Amino acid sequence: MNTNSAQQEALYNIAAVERDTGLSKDILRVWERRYGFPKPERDHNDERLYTLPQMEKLRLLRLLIDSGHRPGKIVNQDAAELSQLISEQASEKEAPAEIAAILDLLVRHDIDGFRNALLQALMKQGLLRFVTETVAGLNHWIGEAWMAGRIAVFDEHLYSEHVQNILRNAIVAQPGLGNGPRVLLTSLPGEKHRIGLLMVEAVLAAEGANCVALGTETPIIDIKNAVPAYQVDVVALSFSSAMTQSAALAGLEELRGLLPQTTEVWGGGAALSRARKIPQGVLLLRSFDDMRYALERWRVEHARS
Amino acid sequence: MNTNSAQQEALYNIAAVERDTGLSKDILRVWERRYGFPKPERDHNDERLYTLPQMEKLRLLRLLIDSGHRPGKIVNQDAAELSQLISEQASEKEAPAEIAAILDLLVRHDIDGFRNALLQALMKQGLLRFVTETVAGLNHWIGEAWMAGRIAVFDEHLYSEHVQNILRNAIVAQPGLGNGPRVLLTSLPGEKHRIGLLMVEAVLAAEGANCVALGTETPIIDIKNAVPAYQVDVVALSFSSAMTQSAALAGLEELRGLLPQTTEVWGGGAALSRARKIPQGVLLLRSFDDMRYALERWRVEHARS
DNA sequence: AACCCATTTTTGTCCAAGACAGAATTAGGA
DNA sequence: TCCTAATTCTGTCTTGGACAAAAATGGGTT
Repeated sequence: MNTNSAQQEALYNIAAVERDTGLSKDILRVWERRYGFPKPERDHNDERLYTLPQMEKLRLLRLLIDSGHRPGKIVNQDAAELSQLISEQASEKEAPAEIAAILDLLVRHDIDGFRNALLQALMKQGLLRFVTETVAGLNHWIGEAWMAGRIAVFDEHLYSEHVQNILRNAIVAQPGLGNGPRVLLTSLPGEKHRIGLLMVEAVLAAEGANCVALGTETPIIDIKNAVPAYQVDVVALSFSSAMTQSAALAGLEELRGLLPQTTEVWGGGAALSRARKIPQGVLLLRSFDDMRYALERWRVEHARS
Repeated sequence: MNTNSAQQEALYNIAAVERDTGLSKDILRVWERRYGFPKPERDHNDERLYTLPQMEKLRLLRLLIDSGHRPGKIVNQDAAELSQLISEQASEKEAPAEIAAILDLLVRHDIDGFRNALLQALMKQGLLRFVTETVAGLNHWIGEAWMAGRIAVFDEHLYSEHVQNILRNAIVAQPGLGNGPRVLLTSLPGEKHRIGLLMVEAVLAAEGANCVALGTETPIIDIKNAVPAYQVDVVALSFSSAMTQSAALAGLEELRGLLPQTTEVWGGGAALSRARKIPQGVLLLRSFDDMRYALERWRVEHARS
């Protein structure tokens, strides 16, 4: 790591920037060539050294591009203008009171209070509503709070850990009905978002499906091998906005080609929310309700046996 | 994705190979240049198209390199010779009976049986012994079984998920004593091994420490920012063998420099097990017992208040 | 205006071949 | 046997060019 802590002024090499911004080295280099930004310093060996402000601006750019802006039009705007654009994006609305209250505990670093608030919400709402309302809402509003600079990276880490604890706990406690399909649940390499996966698992468990969770980033070939081993009826994949739509569709298509026709393939998540052409034989789930309908349909179709 | 499903013969572009083997595009290209393998086909636009056997061999290579072999010496051996090397790696010993029994359930894909066996071990041994004996043993023997080809990638994924579920559940259920230090627990970017982190958290919880877990891969600057926010006494970092010793030591030293002297820094894990020179002001924990002594020492030193 | 198709622009990914620093190995000496 | 110095190995970074897929634009037609 190229950090110059003596001067309090950190410099990051291209690999660190790729890791922290999610923009590939190729993109960083080609933007520099085409648009003149980011124009990093160079070390004695002519290798790029990015400054912290450049990284911060790159993060803003990533955010805006993910939500529809074109790189060429915004790369050369300064940080203030970008923040302006982001705040235009950010909904004017305030978070609902229940969400705002929980968020406030997180911002204040009141760990126990935060955990208890989550647990109370779970008790009050039940697993299904807790996931689709409270957790989904928190995910969204934490994103907004992050954009506004009101939440730190470590707060997000803490949030992620506690939600994992609570969801895993609740999933295990769910009674297995046993009349649903056996669903293999995972994500493809590159997709690290665990909360989304756990939310899906919670909903599936609450609806009586029999879940086989493999965590994140299972290579496609290993998913294929797992299907006969665990005698799976459905393979469900989750894609967050961290993954591009084309990568998600390509992965789904490849997997579909490897699996027997009797195994269903379901895909969902932010990366697919705007997808139009879905590979044949893949079921696109745009919402948790879609998933519940898909489960219901599966039950009806397999009721004869 | 470049899949030619009509001929049953799939071809993968370089991005797909990077994703599925974990070998970067740069590595794939430079191996081809230097060693002549892998020498993929080319599409109409001269872009690389790898075959499935090439991918499989690349995976074997990755395995061997991760466990100490040098690329230049093994890249040009054929798949049979590589498998031979892999089986030589595996130790001759058998796993202890308790471990072997649990492992057998995993190999047979008996998910419920596997889970129940873990739970029973936890009940019988208590959290502390469960972690230091059963989980530590399973980690080791699953590694061996994987090298011997007796366990698949997806089995490991499933193992990881279930152990996470059980440990997180048990940690939460642990009564908070409140007379121990507040310990911030995480790993540095690049270190993804979650089980090790949870094992540490379990032991800390069982010994009455007050744990603030941030999950894996927290950037150093964010660890520094979290220390005052959560009023932490100790920062504990976990390093698996996936990380090099030098990277681990460099990270510890950088962090030590950023934190106030009143905050202790502890480090442990496989990457540090052979370390000699430890950065000043960092406590090296070579075992779980070391950690318990460190906790005890902290309690004594802070008993006056 | 709303819809559809063709053309143009934008944008991400891939390529080659060279360079170099840090890690790993070997050689040499105490 | 241990430690240090020289050498080899290996991963990552470099440039500038190329191209295809995606997105935007232009121009008709309904």
